[in-house]
This record gives sequence, structure tokens and C-alpha cells, in this order.
Amino acid sequence: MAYHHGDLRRTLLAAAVEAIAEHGPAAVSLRDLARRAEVSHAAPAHHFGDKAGLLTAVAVEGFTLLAGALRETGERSGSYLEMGVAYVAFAVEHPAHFAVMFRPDLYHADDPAVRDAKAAARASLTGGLALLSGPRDGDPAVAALAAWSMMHGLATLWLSGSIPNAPGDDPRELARAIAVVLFP
Amino acid sequence: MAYHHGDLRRTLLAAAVEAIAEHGPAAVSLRDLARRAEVSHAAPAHHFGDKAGLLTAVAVEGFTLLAGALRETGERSGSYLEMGVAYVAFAVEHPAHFAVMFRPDLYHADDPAVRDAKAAARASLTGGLALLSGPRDGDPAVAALAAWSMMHGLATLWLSGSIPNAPGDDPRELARAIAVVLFP
DNA sequence: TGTACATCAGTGAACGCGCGTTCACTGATGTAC
DNA sequence: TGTACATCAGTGAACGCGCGTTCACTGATGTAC
Repeated sequence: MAYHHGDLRRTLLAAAVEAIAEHGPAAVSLRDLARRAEVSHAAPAHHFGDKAGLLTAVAVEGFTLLAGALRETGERSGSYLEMGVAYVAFAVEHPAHFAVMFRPDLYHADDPAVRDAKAAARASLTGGLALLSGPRDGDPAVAALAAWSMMHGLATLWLSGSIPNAPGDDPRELARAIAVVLFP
Repeated sequence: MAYHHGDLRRTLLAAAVEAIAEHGPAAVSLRDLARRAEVSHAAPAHHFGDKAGLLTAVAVEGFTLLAGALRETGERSGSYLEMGVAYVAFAVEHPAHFAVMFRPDLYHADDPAVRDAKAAARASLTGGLALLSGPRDGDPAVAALAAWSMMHGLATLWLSGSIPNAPGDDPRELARAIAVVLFP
């Protein structure tokens, strides 16, 4: 094995995502990541400084992925409802990122990279609001918060296993069904 | 100080809620609780067995409180919408309980007491659906999931500090506003 | 009312473990000449 | 093409810390008689 790994940063990040998916963000240890990546236990600190630095990188990656998925879905489908479905799909497909992103106490939330990525995701989301067809009465900011809350809540409940009697259900289908209740 | 504390179990539970509110459920240690309660570090294990046992007790208390608040609000107001507001109010007033309740990986989710308390909360919630006035088209189970997701999502986003530009806003008011979008 | 005894809540010392952090180091890589 | 040197990624030993768990114990309480 080479002394220089080549892409240890990316490897460690992938190991972190794997570990978070298994045991949650709080249970991640730098030594465990080093073990998974088969490097010395001091190597992760070399790249990320500390645990919060590592989770910051995960959060940045998460918000960037989410922003991209939302924007892409909006452009492709032209549907705000489908953007909501994409939000839930992102959470289900990237549960580790999702778990970190909304735990700002665990990472350096004031890091410029994470602020930028978060802003991009938010811009994708609010930009999609214009796709809602027809005139709606009421504050559009309230409608946006309603939609965000609903999709975020469904994703959270699904990931925690709280939604009953739906073992085979696809969360994307559930998202679509409840989104129709909100925006018939 | 008396050798027998008298109500150490309750004291430890209160200390746990305090510690969880400060550092999250994953960061709780039995030794820290003992320190807060000013007892020997072996005492908590005597009462709860282990950390999961302690968090099980917190979850039971949380679901019981939530079930009571929902039922009481439904009976008093006769409004499904106000029950949704009460859900968010519970989360904001009992953030530690709320944080534990939906992390079943942290406690003994198959414990009968927690199953019962969870079922009671669910019964309060679904019972309130009957309060919705007027005939609604569509599956009532979908409408219930929509409402639950929305309120749960708002609570989660609020607690994580994700809702922007609303420093002085009362989350109960936000809940009421977005609930109206769902059930005009 | 008093005494003996069972029960149980809480103690405190001891253990081994995994953790984050530090630090002098070593091996690989790239660049200047 | 060859050599010298700077840079930096990763090493591995060492440290102190807080943790959960165990276990023989002790002090308080309640009950039987």
C-alpha cells in the first residue's frame, strides 16, 4: 500500500457517511473512521481538524447535493410538488447527510462553505415556489413554510420509523399523496 | 443529607431532561446525571439499569405528556387545527422529551410502557381527525399524515433553528398559519 | 412499646476501554537548477 | 537527465480523561412479633 493514500479526504468522508448511517452523527469517532479507512488514527485530525470539522464537511456535501437535486427536479419537471417529493427522496437516499444537516450544534454552522451551501439549497427551494400554477391567496412565505414543514416532517418521521402500517410503502408516494392535500 | 434520597428516580429523570436539553440525548452520561443529582455515580444504574433504560423512561414520560396535551386540547377547543398547534407547543415546551421520543434507536422501543404511551398519543391524534368540520374528499388517513407531517416538520425545523427571519416569532403562531393553508 | 430482622436504596473503590490530542518522525512527491 | 531540497501527507507512541460496569459494603426503612 502506498504511503500517500491519494484521496484520503474523500475516503474518510465516505467512511463517515457510512458510520453515521449506522450509528448516528453523535456516535462517530475519528478513530473509528481511521479504522474503516485503514489509516493511522491521527490521519483524520490531519484532514478535518476535529470531529466538528468532519461533520461540517458532511453538511456542506449534503446541502450541495440537496440544492442540486431540487434545482434539477424543478427544471426537469416544472413542478413545485415534484420538488417536494425530491426533498423527501433526498432524505431517504442520503439519511446520513440529512441527519447531520439539521443538527447545526454538531458542526461549524458559521463556516462560510456551509453557509453558502445552505443558502443555495434555500434558494432552490424558494425559487420553486414560482412554479405553483394559478393565483393563490395568502402569504407565499407562509405557503412555502407549510410545504417545507410538511416534506421535512414526512422525511423525519419516515427516517425515525414512526410512520405506522406502511412497511412496503414508498415514501416518495406518500410525499406525493400528502402534497396533493396541501396544493390540490 | 439523608442516606435515602426519597425520590431519586424522579430527580434523576429531571436531571436527564435538563442534560438532554443542553447537549442532546446522545451526549447524556449516567455519571453526569449522578453529579447533577449529587449522588454516587453508581446510583443511576441502580434505577434505570443502563442509559437506554433511562431514555426509555424519558420517552414514556414524553409520549404520556403529549397524549394528555393533545386530548385535553381537543376536548377544550373542539378543533383539529388547535390540536396541531398543541403538538408544536409540546415540542417547544418539552424539547428534551421530543428529541428522545423520535429517536427509538436510543431507547428500548419494544418496552411495553413505551408502546402503550406511544399508542395513547397516536389515539389522541387520530381521534381528533373527527373534529374536522364538513365533508372532505380524499383518504382521511392521508389527510392525517399530511397534518402530522406538517406539524412535526415545523416543530423539528424550529427546534433545529432552521427557520429563517423569524427570531421573535412564536412557533405556535406559525403552526396556526400553516395549518390554515392545509385545512382552510 | 420495644426488639429483631429482612429488605432495599445508595456508596465508593476498582477495572478496563475507547476516545481526542499532541508531537517528533518518516516516507513520497514535486520543483528548481 | 540527474541531483538537491522543500513540502506535506500520514505514522505511531504516549498522555490524560470520562465513561459504563461490577461488587462487596453500609445505612435507613418497614414489618413481624
